[in-house]
Amino acid sequence: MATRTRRTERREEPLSRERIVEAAIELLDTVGERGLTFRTLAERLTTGPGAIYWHVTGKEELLGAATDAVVAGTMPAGPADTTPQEAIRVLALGVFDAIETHPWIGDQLARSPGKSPMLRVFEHLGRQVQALGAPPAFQFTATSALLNYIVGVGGQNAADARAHHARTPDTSRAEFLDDASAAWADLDPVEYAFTRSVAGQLREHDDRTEFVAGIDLILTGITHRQPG
Amino acid sequence: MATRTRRTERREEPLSRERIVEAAIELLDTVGERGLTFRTLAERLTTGPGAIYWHVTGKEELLGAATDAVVAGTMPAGPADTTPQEAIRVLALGVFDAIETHPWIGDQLARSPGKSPMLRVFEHLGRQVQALGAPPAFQFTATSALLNYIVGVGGQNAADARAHHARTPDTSRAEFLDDASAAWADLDPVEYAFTRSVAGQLREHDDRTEFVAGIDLILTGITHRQPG
DNA sequence: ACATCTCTGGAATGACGTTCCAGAGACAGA
DNA sequence: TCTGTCTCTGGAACGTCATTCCAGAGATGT
Repeated sequence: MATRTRRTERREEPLSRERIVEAAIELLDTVGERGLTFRTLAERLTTGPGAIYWHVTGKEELLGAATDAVVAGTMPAGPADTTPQEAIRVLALGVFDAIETHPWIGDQLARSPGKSPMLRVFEHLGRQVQALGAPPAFQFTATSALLNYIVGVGGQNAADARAHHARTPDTSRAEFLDDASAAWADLDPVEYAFTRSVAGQLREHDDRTEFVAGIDLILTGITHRQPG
Repeated sequence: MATRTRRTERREEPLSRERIVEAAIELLDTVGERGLTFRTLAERLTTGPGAIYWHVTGKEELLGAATDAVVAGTMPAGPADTTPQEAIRVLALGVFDAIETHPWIGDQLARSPGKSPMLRVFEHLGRQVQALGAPPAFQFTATSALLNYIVGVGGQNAADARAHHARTPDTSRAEFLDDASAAWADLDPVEYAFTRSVAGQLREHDDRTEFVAGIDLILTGITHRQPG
């Protein structure tokens, strides 16, 4: 009598695109983008590299899927019950915070235009720009400006996090800013007059506050827009 | 092997950091970031990979030096004789155009904050923001916003160029936009209502004009800033 | 029972960044 | 002129990575 019904499946938990993406996100968060290799990923999933390629076409797609999964989680479900301005701030901060917890999506967003994650953010931003009363012919421009600013900051923050982590894993953010500020203050007085003059503000600034200030700048730009 | 004539130097043109950076820029421009390898670079310079490492610490520094060389070339020499607004537009367009001719610096700028190229742009932008009459406590924020927007667009454009070049080397930019626009128009009517509504604007928009519009948005934001 | 399809995972492949090292040419001091 | 030292060279080697190959295990349909 052969055993007809196997209690277990082929594997306790069969490989799947979702499980792979999930494991990839975990690796990216813990060891960074450089730490994600098909070898370590295979090890973590107790399989071989070849098996992963059955579910995923390559590393690029894997990174894209991981980014999409994270970004999708930060988008609001229903319509906002606040002012468009506030909704845009919340939206932008959602992306900002997501990049802070997962620095690698900063790079990813900055280098994958037109892809699903960017479209999600674009759509949600656009709706609020519409709600803001921007004329239709201007909505594309305004939304793009917001999005470009957001991914710009995201890319810089991601790079900052990478540098911070790589060079000085122990030092606090305050020390990091102190060093950067000191470096600015040491620049050539003639060639870098302005940069030196704001070195103090670099030391005291808060990334998040600064980020929102930039958003607000664009928002007032949108509402006070000169005809032309 | 007979001794050759020794009228020349050790090499006709000895290796030097500058020659290496120059060759790297050439390779980056012709074959893209993925085409720049120490092997091809060594071949182009008729030497071995090892020799390059005597002048340059690694690939990261090489890319940084190449970016710096290009960006430095786009910065204005003396003070501008126009309005600050116009000077900022010129400055931003300089970077924008540089990225269009050398797409790889888009990526590079987006991922190397605090480095020399970014500082250069920051300094020049800041001076004009100062000239704009922005209060000192606000200059850092305003300049950062401009810079972040610029690198955001830069990163997107670089990625676009990469995708455009990789997938459809033959199609024109117009066709490329047509395809993208059609893709937007095909999106889910409920989930992507806004994006669909601006699909037409995507087709007709001009990157450069759109970019300046974003700059102007931030500029009016700076000048019309709400106290707070 | 057999054939076929889906999925697996270990072994190979080829390219890359980087390091190593034996030594060629330049140069200073004898 | 000889000799040792220093700068710079470039070919070979190393280790790692993404990706491909492939032999076959388990399931499924006939």
